[in-house]
Amino acid sequence: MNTRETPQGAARVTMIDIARHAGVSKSTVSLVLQGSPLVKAETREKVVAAIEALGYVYNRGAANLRGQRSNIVGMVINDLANPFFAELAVGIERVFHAAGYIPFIANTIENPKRQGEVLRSMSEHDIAGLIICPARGTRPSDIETMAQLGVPVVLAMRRLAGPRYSSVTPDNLRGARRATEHLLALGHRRIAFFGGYSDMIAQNDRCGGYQAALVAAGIAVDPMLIIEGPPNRECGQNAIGHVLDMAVPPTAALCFNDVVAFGVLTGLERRGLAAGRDFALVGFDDVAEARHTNPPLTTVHVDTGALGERAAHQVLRMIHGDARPEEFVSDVDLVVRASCGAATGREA
Amino acid sequence: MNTRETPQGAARVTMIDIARHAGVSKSTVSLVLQGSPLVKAETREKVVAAIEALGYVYNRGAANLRGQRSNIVGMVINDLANPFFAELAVGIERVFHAAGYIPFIANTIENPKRQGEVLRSMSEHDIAGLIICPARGTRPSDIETMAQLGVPVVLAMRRLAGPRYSSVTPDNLRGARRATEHLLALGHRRIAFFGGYSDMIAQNDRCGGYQAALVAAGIAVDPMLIIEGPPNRECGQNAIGHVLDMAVPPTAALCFNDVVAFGVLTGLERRGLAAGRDFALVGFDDVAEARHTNPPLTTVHVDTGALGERAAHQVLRMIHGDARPEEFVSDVDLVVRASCGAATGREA
DNA sequence: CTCGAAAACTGGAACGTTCCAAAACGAGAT
DNA sequence: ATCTCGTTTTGGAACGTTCCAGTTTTCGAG
Repeated sequence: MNTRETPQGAARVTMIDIARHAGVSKSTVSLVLQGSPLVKAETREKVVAAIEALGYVYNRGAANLRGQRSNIVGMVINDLANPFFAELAVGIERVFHAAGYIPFIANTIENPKRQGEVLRSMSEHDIAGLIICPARGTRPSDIETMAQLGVPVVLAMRRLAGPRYSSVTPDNLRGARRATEHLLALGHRRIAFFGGYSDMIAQNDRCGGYQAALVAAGIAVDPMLIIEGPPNRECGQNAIGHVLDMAVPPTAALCFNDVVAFGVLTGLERRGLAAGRDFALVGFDDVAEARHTNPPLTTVHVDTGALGERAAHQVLRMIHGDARPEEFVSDVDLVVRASCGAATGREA
Repeated sequence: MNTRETPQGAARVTMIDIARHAGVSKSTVSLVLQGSPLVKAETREKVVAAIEALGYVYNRGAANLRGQRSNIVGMVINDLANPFFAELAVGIERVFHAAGYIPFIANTIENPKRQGEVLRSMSEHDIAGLIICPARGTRPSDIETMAQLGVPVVLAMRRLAGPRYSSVTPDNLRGARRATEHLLALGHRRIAFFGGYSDMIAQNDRCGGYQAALVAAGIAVDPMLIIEGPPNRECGQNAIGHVLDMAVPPTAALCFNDVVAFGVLTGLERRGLAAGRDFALVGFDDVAEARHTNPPLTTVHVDTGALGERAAHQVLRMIHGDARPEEFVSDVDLVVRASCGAATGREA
């Protein structure tokens, strides 16, 4: 069972071995490893040479046990297969790596039970901080457990009702509002909203922005046009099929995110329809693939990588003792491509 | 500096505290935690109750230190922003989670130096196993260091010259060959190959399959038509621009992967050309987005998630003592969509 | 009852570090 | 030489577990 031995059967080499080999005490070796200025250059060199010679590898588990500090952080993502979250993870990992931290990763696939398991596992490993995109159905108490343990927590992409946690989110409300206004300006009057669930704050914000734009334009919100569902391709495909079968179908839709919009694209295609020509479609997130779809997707651009970096910086700040929570909301832009029909000059 | 204290300032609760509270010895608590059958049901209940009451959280670092076994594994990916590798990571994480292991993640962005850093960091944490998609320029010795330490290693997607390691790869050669044969059957005679570097084994295999098909059809391989570059969008965009400026441009191309093909799509579009109509394009990997591009991408389907799962199972097997390396090659299929022109009935 | 074996429990050493208090060293000052 | 004081170095206790070698308890058989 993975008894830490080299194939040669030699036991792990420890600081004690280094000390012996260099003719100093283990304390001195420790000092050298920590880059302490208390040790004489000459001694340091001897130690470094011994480390080199014996192929020593530092045991952070032991150090952490005694020193009560860890360089492990947790990264809990609700859907890593969604390119949006992958980009987020990349941003997070980038700054953690630069700061000397190493992240655990867990993909909860929107499953609170699974999320609970990984959170427990991570706390057993004494993580120094945590970035989490909470799965749908996460209760604040699930997160609170972590905070109680003294682990700095930053929520990414999804805030949570209840206690004030640090968070990092795009400006969902404004983005959705702008996108909807764009469709309105294009002459659409029956506009649908696809994807997400009303118990997710992000969906609330995006759907709220959509509704606000409608109301501001004097258009009543039609609940029949708000189709909830998981934020994935399938949902988009089902939703478009559903609304097109209505007596008075919508002529446009804003999607909860790009992935849902990709599903809509497929659904339209199946019916021989094309976005931009027969139906105006707008996504949200602007993942890298959005510009390559057929037709290219009009969507709300989110600077995902930067958002991830921001989240990591926030955790780092909290690890270094600054406990103040910070709710960061990043600005967003509508990027107009062909799927909304604007590029083709279509007006109604 | 992250002194593990709750906001209330209470120190961490340990097995000793549980023991005291339950009126047993710490050894008994340990036994309970390990689910040992040696402890009486009644005692077990008392201990469990104490754990519940005091909010104890197990310290795996300490357990690992003494027990010489860890449930941490490493996952080193060369480009997590590529949906293909994200899907791979998802598959890996899925089986590790199910097996009770928790993965570190690192994104090396094809940088061997960075890769070296994360490998060191992971070994300092005493990982039980490692799955790595080696960055370009990885020397076998970089990996060998891990193996020397007794860490089971599985290479994913990219094999390595030298010692026999376990690996998991799609059948690159056959996939590329089939894709090329398809283009040949469509009447193309000047077919380019875009992306990847000849010092990457995966590129060798894919490009090799492409060349084999050409040769079998009695067509000489034109080195001018093999454009190397990083496996990203930019490379595809540059490559297509480059070949279209040739005196006798190719009429088709096989790309090292889908992401390169996405770049080609953009490049064609910029010139007012369309894949499938003006140029036949085939990708490799069949990432989820391939079916939504404009036009949908003909590509070689790889069962990425399953490949990731396989890799994880292999590490698990090795962790459990079976040291035999296994080189797994998964079968692939060409999936014909519109970008190769086959759907439009085009013949030359 | 007593005995012996099986079942249930336990104390202490060990894992590889860090950290503290204190020891050793060295160089000026007396 | 001796004393001081700053610089280096050091031994040993801790960190929270596991595991071993016992020890105590339980219980059925004699």
